[in-house]
Amino acid sequence: MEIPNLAELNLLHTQICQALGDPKRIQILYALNEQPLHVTALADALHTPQPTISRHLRVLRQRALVTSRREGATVVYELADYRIIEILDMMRHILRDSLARQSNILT
Amino acid sequence: MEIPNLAELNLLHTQICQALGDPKRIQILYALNEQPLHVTALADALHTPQPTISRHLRVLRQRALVTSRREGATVVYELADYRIIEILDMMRHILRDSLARQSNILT
DNA sequence: TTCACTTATTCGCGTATCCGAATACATTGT
DNA sequence: ACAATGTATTCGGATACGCGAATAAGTGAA
Repeated sequence: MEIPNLAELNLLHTQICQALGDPKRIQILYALNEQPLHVTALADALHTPQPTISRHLRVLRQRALVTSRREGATVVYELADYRIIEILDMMRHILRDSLARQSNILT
Repeated sequence: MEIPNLAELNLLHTQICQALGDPKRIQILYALNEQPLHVTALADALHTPQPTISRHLRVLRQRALVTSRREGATVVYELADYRIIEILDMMRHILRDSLARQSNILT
Protein backbone atom coordinates (compact mmCIF):
# COMPACT_ATOMS: atom_id res chain seq x y z
CA MET A 1 0.00 0.00 0.00
CA GLU A 2 1.55 3.24 -1.10
CA ILE A 3 1.13 6.42 0.80
CA PRO A 4 -0.92 8.57 -1.56
CA ASN A 5 0.41 11.98 -2.42
CA LEU A 6 -1.71 15.08 -2.22
CA ALA A 7 -2.91 14.88 -5.80
CA GLU A 8 -4.00 11.29 -5.39
CA LEU A 9 -5.72 12.14 -2.12
CA ASN A 10 -7.69 14.84 -3.92
CA LEU A 11 -8.63 12.34 -6.59
CA LEU A 12 -9.90 9.88 -3.98
CA HIS A 13 -11.75 12.70 -2.28
CA THR A 14 -13.45 13.57 -5.54
CA GLN A 15 -14.31 9.95 -6.21
CA ILE A 16 -16.07 9.66 -2.86
CA CYS A 17 -18.17 12.71 -3.70
CA GLN A 18 -18.92 11.31 -7.13
CA ALA A 19 -20.04 8.05 -5.59
CA LEU A 20 -22.58 9.98 -3.53
CA GLY A 21 -23.84 11.84 -6.59
CA ASP A 22 -26.40 9.28 -7.66
CA PRO A 23 -29.87 8.93 -6.11
CA LYS A 24 -29.81 5.14 -6.17
CA ARG A 25 -26.51 5.01 -4.34
CA ILE A 26 -27.75 7.42 -1.70
CA GLN A 27 -30.77 5.19 -1.25
CA ILE A 28 -28.51 2.17 -0.90
CA LEU A 29 -26.42 3.85 1.78
CA TYR A 30 -29.49 4.85 3.78
CA ALA A 31 -30.87 1.32 3.45
CA LEU A 32 -27.59 -0.15 4.70
CA ASN A 33 -27.69 2.29 7.57
CA GLU A 34 -30.73 0.39 8.87
CA GLN A 35 -29.04 -2.98 8.60
CA PRO A 36 -26.59 -4.95 6.46
CA LEU A 37 -28.34 -6.46 3.48
CA HIS A 38 -27.57 -8.81 0.64
CA VAL A 39 -27.93 -7.81 -2.98
CA THR A 40 -31.35 -9.25 -3.70
CA ALA A 41 -32.79 -7.78 -0.52
CA LEU A 42 -31.51 -4.36 -1.61
CA ALA A 43 -32.91 -4.86 -5.08
CA ASP A 44 -36.32 -5.71 -3.62
CA ALA A 45 -36.25 -2.88 -1.11
CA LEU A 46 -35.41 -0.26 -3.72
CA HIS A 47 -37.58 -1.77 -6.47
CA THR A 48 -34.56 -1.89 -8.72
CA PRO A 49 -33.16 -4.61 -10.99
CA GLN A 50 -30.46 -6.72 -9.38
CA PRO A 51 -27.75 -5.92 -11.96
CA THR A 52 -28.30 -2.22 -11.38
CA ILE A 53 -27.89 -2.65 -7.64
CA SER A 54 -24.83 -4.80 -8.15
CA ARG A 55 -23.17 -2.18 -10.33
CA HIS A 56 -23.87 0.56 -7.81
CA LEU A 57 -22.52 -1.60 -5.02
CA ARG A 58 -19.34 -2.10 -6.96
CA VAL A 59 -18.86 1.65 -7.16
CA LEU A 60 -19.48 2.05 -3.45
CA ARG A 61 -17.13 -0.83 -2.67
CA GLN A 62 -14.36 0.53 -4.88
CA ARG A 63 -14.66 3.84 -3.04
CA ALA A 64 -14.52 1.96 0.26
CA LEU A 65 -17.91 3.26 1.35
CA VAL A 66 -19.29 -0.24 1.87
CA THR A 67 -17.81 -3.62 2.67
CA SER A 68 -18.98 -6.97 1.44
CA ARG A 69 -18.68 -10.47 2.86
CA ARG A 70 -19.96 -13.69 1.45
CA GLU A 71 -22.37 -15.60 3.66
CA GLY A 72 -23.10 -18.86 1.99
CA ALA A 73 -24.80 -18.23 -1.30
CA THR A 74 -25.42 -14.54 -0.67
CA VAL A 75 -23.15 -11.52 -0.34
CA VAL A 76 -23.93 -9.18 2.51
CA TYR A 77 -23.09 -5.50 2.14
CA GLU A 78 -22.55 -3.17 5.07
CA LEU A 79 -21.57 0.44 5.54
CA ALA A 80 -17.81 0.68 5.88
CA ASP A 81 -18.07 3.82 7.99
CA TYR A 82 -21.33 5.01 9.44
CA ARG A 83 -20.05 8.58 9.46
CA ILE A 84 -21.05 8.68 5.81
CA ILE A 85 -24.64 8.87 7.01
CA GLU A 86 -23.76 11.81 9.21
CA ILE A 87 -22.34 13.46 6.13
CA LEU A 88 -25.47 12.82 4.11
CA ASP A 89 -27.61 14.10 6.96
CA MET A 90 -25.50 17.25 7.22
CA MET A 91 -26.12 17.85 3.55
CA ARG A 92 -29.83 17.48 4.19
CA HIS A 93 -29.60 20.13 6.87
CA ILE A 94 -27.73 22.50 4.61
CA LEU A 95 -30.31 21.87 1.93
CA ARG A 96 -33.19 22.45 4.31
CA ASP A 97 -31.69 25.70 5.58
CA SER A 98 -31.01 26.81 2.04
CA LEU A 99 -34.62 26.26 1.06
CA ALA A 100 -35.76 28.06 4.20
CA ARG A 101 -33.64 31.07 3.31
CA GLN A 102 -35.16 31.21 -0.15
CA SER A 103 -38.64 31.07 1.33
CA ASN A 104 -37.85 33.99 3.61
CA ILE A 105 -36.63 36.07 0.73
CA LEU A 106 -39.88 35.55 -1.11
CA THR A 107 -42.01 36.25 1.96
CA MET B 1 -41.33 28.96 -3.54
CA GLU B 2 -42.88 25.54 -3.45
CA ILE B 3 -42.33 23.12 -0.68
CA PRO B 4 -40.35 20.34 -2.35
CA ASN B 5 -41.72 16.84 -2.01
CA LEU B 6 -39.55 13.93 -0.97
CA ALA B 7 -38.56 12.99 -4.50
CA GLU B 8 -37.49 16.53 -5.28
CA LEU B 9 -35.56 16.73 -2.03
CA ASN B 10 -33.68 13.60 -2.98
CA LEU B 11 -32.91 15.13 -6.34
CA LEU B 12 -31.52 18.26 -4.73
CA HIS B 13 -29.54 16.12 -2.33
CA THR B 14 -28.03 14.25 -5.25
CA GLN B 15 -27.24 17.47 -7.06
CA ILE B 16 -25.30 18.77 -4.10
CA CYS B 17 -23.22 15.61 -4.04
CA GLN B 18 -22.67 15.84 -7.77
CA ALA B 19 -21.51 19.40 -7.40
CA LEU B 20 -18.84 18.20 -4.97
CA GLY B 21 -17.74 15.48 -7.36
CA ASP B 22 -15.26 17.56 -9.31
CA PRO B 23 -11.72 18.33 -8.16
CA LYS B 24 -11.81 21.92 -9.39
CA ARG B 25 -15.01 22.64 -7.53
CA ILE B 26 -13.59 21.17 -4.33
CA GLN B 27 -10.58 23.42 -4.79
CA ILE B 28 -12.86 26.41 -5.29
CA LEU B 29 -14.77 25.68 -2.11
CA TYR B 30 -11.59 25.35 -0.08
CA ALA B 31 -10.28 28.58 -1.58
CA LEU B 32 -13.50 30.39 -0.69
CA ASN B 33 -13.20 28.98 2.81
CA GLU B 34 -10.12 31.18 3.25
CA GLN B 35 -11.87 34.32 2.04
CA PRO B 36 -14.46 35.49 -0.48
CA LEU B 37 -12.89 35.99 -3.88
CA HIS B 38 -13.86 37.32 -7.27
CA VAL B 39 -13.70 35.22 -10.40
CA THR B 40 -10.37 36.34 -11.75
CA ALA B 41 -8.74 35.95 -8.34
CA LEU B 42 -10.00 32.38 -8.22
CA ALA B 43 -8.80 31.74 -11.74
CA ASP B 44 -5.34 33.00 -10.85
CA ALA B 45 -5.21 31.11 -7.55
CA LEU B 46 -6.15 27.80 -9.14
CA HIS B 47 -4.17 28.36 -12.36
CA THR B 48 -7.31 27.75 -14.35
CA PRO B 49 -8.89 29.63 -17.27
CA GLN B 50 -11.52 32.14 -16.26
CA PRO B 51 -14.37 30.56 -18.29
CA THR B 52 -13.72 27.24 -16.59
CA ILE B 53 -13.91 28.83 -13.16
CA SER B 54 -17.03 30.72 -14.16
CA ARG B 55 -18.76 27.54 -15.29
CA HIS B 56 -17.89 25.75 -12.07
CA LEU B 57 -19.12 28.70 -10.04
CA ARG B 58 -22.40 28.57 -11.87
CA VAL B 59 -22.84 24.95 -10.82
CA LEU B 60 -22.01 25.77 -7.21
CA ARG B 61 -24.35 28.76 -7.28
CA GLN B 62 -27.22 26.78 -8.79
CA ARG B 63 -26.77 24.23 -6.01
CA ALA B 64 -26.77 27.07 -3.46
CA LEU B 65 -23.30 26.15 -2.23
CA VAL B 66 -21.93 29.63 -2.93
CA THR B 67 -23.41 33.09 -3.15
CA SER B 68 -22.36 35.88 -5.47
CA ARG B 69 -22.63 39.62 -5.22
CA ARG B 70 -21.48 42.21 -7.65
CA GLU B 71 -19.00 44.74 -6.26
CA GLY B 72 -18.45 47.31 -8.94
CA ALA B 73 -16.86 45.66 -11.92
CA THR B 74 -16.18 42.36 -10.21
CA VAL B 75 -18.38 39.61 -8.81
CA VAL B 76 -17.41 38.28 -5.42
CA TYR B 77 -18.21 34.69 -4.54
CA GLU B 78 -18.55 33.42 -1.01
CA LEU B 79 -19.45 30.14 0.65
CA ALA B 80 -23.18 30.05 1.26
CA ASP B 81 -22.76 27.75 4.24
CA TYR B 82 -19.41 27.06 5.81
CA ARG B 83 -20.64 23.68 7.02
CA ILE B 84 -19.88 22.43 3.53
CA ILE B 85 -16.22 22.59 4.53
CA GLU B 86 -16.93 20.50 7.60
CA ILE B 87 -18.51 17.97 5.29
CA LEU B 88 -15.50 17.92 2.99
CA ASP B 89 -13.20 17.59 5.99
CA MET B 90 -15.27 14.69 7.34
CA MET B 91 -14.84 12.96 4.01
CA ARG B 92 -11.11 13.46 4.31
CA HIS B 93 -11.17 11.81 7.70
CA ILE B 94 -13.15 8.86 6.41
CA LEU B 95 -10.73 8.59 3.53
CA ARG B 96 -7.71 8.74 5.80
CA ASP B 97 -9.11 6.09 8.13
CA SER B 98 -9.98 3.92 5.17
CA LEU B 99 -6.44 4.08 3.86
CA ALA B 100 -5.12 3.35 7.35
CA ARG B 101 -7.27 0.23 7.56
CA GLN B 102 -5.96 -1.01 4.25
CA SER B 103 -2.40 -0.48 5.42
CA ASN B 104 -3.06 -2.52 8.55
CA ILE B 105 -4.43 -5.38 6.51
CA LEU B 106 -1.27 -5.51 4.47
CA THR B 107 1.02 -5.22 7.48
C1' DT C 1 -22.69 -33.53 -12.13
C1' DT C 2 -26.87 -31.11 -12.60
C1' DC C 3 -30.19 -27.87 -10.98
C1' DA C 4 -31.66 -23.79 -8.56
C1' DC C 5 -30.37 -19.62 -6.74
C1' DT C 6 -27.49 -15.50 -6.07
C1' DT C 7 -24.30 -12.23 -7.68
C1' DA C 8 -21.29 -10.03 -11.16
C1' DT C 9 -20.07 -8.63 -15.75
C1' DT C 10 -20.47 -7.32 -20.61
C1' DC C 11 -22.57 -4.97 -24.54
C1' DG C 12 -24.95 -1.28 -26.79
C1' DC C 13 -27.09 2.95 -26.54
C1' DG C 14 -28.60 7.42 -24.97
C1' DT C 15 -27.35 11.10 -22.05
C1' DA C 16 -24.52 14.07 -19.22
C1' DT C 17 -20.24 16.27 -18.13
C1' DC C 18 -15.94 18.59 -18.89
C1' DC C 19 -12.86 21.44 -21.36
C1' DG C 20 -10.70 24.86 -24.80
C1' DA C 21 -11.70 28.37 -27.87
C1' DA C 22 -14.33 32.01 -29.24
C1' DT C 23 -17.50 35.35 -28.20
C1' DA C 24 -21.21 37.80 -25.93
C1' DC C 25 -22.52 40.59 -21.95
C1' DA C 26 -21.74 43.93 -18.01
C1' DT C 27 -19.46 47.72 -15.69
C1' DT C 28 -16.43 51.62 -15.13
C1' DG C 29 -13.73 55.46 -16.67
C1' DT C 30 -12.44 58.73 -20.24
C1' DA D 1 -19.87 56.75 -27.34
C1' DC D 2 -15.72 54.25 -26.85
C1' DA D 3 -12.14 51.57 -24.69
C1' DA D 4 -10.64 48.62 -21.04
C1' DT D 5 -11.55 45.28 -17.72
C1' DG D 6 -14.19 41.58 -15.68
C1' DT D 7 -17.67 37.96 -16.12
C1' DA D 8 -20.81 34.69 -18.47
C1' DT D 9 -22.27 31.89 -22.27
C1' DT D 10 -22.11 29.07 -26.45
C1' DC D 11 -20.19 25.62 -29.54
C1' DG D 12 -17.89 21.32 -30.62
C1' DG D 13 -15.60 17.29 -29.48
C1' DA D 14 -13.92 13.87 -26.19
C1' DT D 15 -14.88 11.32 -22.25
C1' DA D 16 -17.58 9.31 -18.61
C1' DC D 17 -21.87 7.70 -16.70
C1' DG D 18 -26.25 4.96 -16.08
C1' DC D 19 -29.45 1.69 -17.66
C1' DG D 20 -31.78 -2.50 -19.83
C1' DA D 21 -30.97 -6.88 -21.61
C1' DA D 22 -28.41 -10.84 -21.84
C1' DT D 23 -25.23 -13.73 -19.89
C1' DA D 24 -21.34 -15.30 -17.18
C1' DA D 25 -19.66 -16.83 -12.68
C1' DG D 26 -20.00 -18.47 -7.90
C1' DT D 27 -22.41 -21.36 -4.31
C1' DG D 28 -25.19 -25.07 -2.19
C1' DA D 29 -28.30 -29.04 -2.43
C1' DA D 30 -29.79 -33.32 -4.48
